[in-house]
Amino acid sequence: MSRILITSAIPYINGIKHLGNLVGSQLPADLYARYMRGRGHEVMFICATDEHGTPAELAAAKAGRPVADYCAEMWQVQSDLAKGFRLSFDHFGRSSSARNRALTQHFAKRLAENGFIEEVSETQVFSVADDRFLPDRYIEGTCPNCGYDKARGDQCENCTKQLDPTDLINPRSAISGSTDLEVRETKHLYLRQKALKGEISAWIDSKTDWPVLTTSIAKKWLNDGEGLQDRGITRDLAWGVPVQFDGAPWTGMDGKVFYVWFDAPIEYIAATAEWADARKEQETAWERWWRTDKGAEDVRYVQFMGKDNVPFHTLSFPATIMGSREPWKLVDYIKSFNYLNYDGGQFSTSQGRGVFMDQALSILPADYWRWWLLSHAPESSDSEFTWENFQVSVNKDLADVLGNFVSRITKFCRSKYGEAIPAGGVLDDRALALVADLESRVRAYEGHMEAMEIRKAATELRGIWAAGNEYLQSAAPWTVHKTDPEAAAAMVRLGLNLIRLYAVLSEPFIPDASAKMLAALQTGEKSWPGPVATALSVLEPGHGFETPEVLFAKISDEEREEWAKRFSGVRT
RNA sequence: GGCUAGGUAGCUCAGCUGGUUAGAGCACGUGACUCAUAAUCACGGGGUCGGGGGUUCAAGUCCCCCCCUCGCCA
Repeated sequence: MSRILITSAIPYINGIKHLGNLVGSQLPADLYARYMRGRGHEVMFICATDEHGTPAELAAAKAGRPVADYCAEMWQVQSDLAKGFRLSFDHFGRSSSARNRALTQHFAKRLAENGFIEEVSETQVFSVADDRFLPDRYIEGTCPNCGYDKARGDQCENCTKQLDPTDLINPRSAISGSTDLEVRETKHLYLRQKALKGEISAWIDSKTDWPVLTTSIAKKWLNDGEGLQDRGITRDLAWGVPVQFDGAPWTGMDGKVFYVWFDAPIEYIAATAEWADARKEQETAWERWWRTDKGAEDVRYVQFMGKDNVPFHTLSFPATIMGSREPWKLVDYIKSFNYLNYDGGQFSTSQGRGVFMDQALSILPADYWRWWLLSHAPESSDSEFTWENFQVSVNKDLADVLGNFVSRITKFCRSKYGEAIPAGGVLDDRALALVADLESRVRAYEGHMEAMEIRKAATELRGIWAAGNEYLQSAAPWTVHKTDPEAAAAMVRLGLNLIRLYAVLSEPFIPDASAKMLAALQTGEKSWPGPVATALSVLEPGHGFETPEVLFAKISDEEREEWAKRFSGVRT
């Protein structure tokens, strides 16, 4: 048994996430966590909400709520949706927690003591009416290049020219519309990533087993153009971790907070501490996952994220940890994903395009989504969601191949032998061939799951389901039963045991259906299968079962058409 | 404009360090079966592997140029 720390990129607090976000981090992380638990490993699976920053402040203001209240409410919404999708986090934390505040300040202080923090004076636009400094993109005005009147301070969306806020003609606050703007001098802290470049680069180079997507993005940021740049880690906002605190190695930073991308990854650690706090555990309970001097040296740490998050996890966060010169656990493997597109375009939170987590659960159970999303995970390239593909794929795989298998064997047994595992007969050659086939398939499945080859694992699992149908079809117990009921009984017994095996193997993908199958078989035996022959003799003659309801109802053409229509526009 | 990743059967995708007649699932066609959610199983048709050069005894698989998609950056 080993210990595995798993983190999923933490979703931003601002609104409900869409299926593209889900399949890019939380869902595959859950698959891996469930599999590893199933194999008997000790797993710590952590996620949280990323709550700081300007968008959260603005969303709260728009809702007319204090930002802390707004975040608390949205955390609950996201937490409930995570439960709805059966995401098995050991803890779903909040980056606004006291633990994260303390840890973020701790890291900043350590970095400063080690010479990796630089104070930089810069000028920034201040809105008198809003009583705040404005990030570049929250300043609007007329583009000096093309005359577009809604150009943003960082770039003109119309002509794509890069801008400085001071370039804008008639600049105004995008928040209030006020034109009462001043350019003021302000001081910020920068993380001296350049000073750590060599260390980071060597570290990345040592990760030869990482996905190309992960390392190519990291190397690009390390080496392209000017190379890795120092990064501002503070902002002039009210909502966040205060930069000025007791014992801080700097002064004059009142009213400033750490940049959201500085404190967000630290929340992985903080959330583990929150987990311990919630259970009234000692500090050592979480430190043994994160401190290599306190038990974490044998932990394997795996992160899951979309490709847009890769730079922060391969460069900034490692820089924070390395620069602390303390024995914190660095990530061992980063599994990153491309994007899931929606019906010819992109999923978009800001534009409300696509299917969002709450909407998905309102029309179908979690297993349908989990299966489709995971079996089509955008691993090697972007992939696409279409309603036709979803309907066909789910109906075929879940209803026809798996669901119908469970249905045909339990109903046949009920009508010929009653609702208990039948006795008599022995495994014939055909059955032995099936066992041998499954033996190699199950081991291949394990290999793909270990390697986080999600699509391949799904394909293999489907093949394992199909093998049951192939066997039944060729063994034909319904025919054999007419002349040799005992021989047919052996086939049925094997078939019923297959359901149990399928339930165990499928749990990481479709936990609810897995639980239903085990409940129908009235068994709690769900330990991971060793030799398949042994796993297929767990349910013994006389063991009662219950013929289950249809495991997966099919999606009808009418439903598909209605949903395609309902989700064709913009979320309101 | 620079850079990443892609462009393989109607659709979604596999094809590792170049090597027997290019694979899978779905869709399509034919057949088998009738236990089952009109489910299952078998067999079959279908691709000049984006285009053009080149290296090699041999290239989807390496090199160069071009076209297209997507994303990131400036």
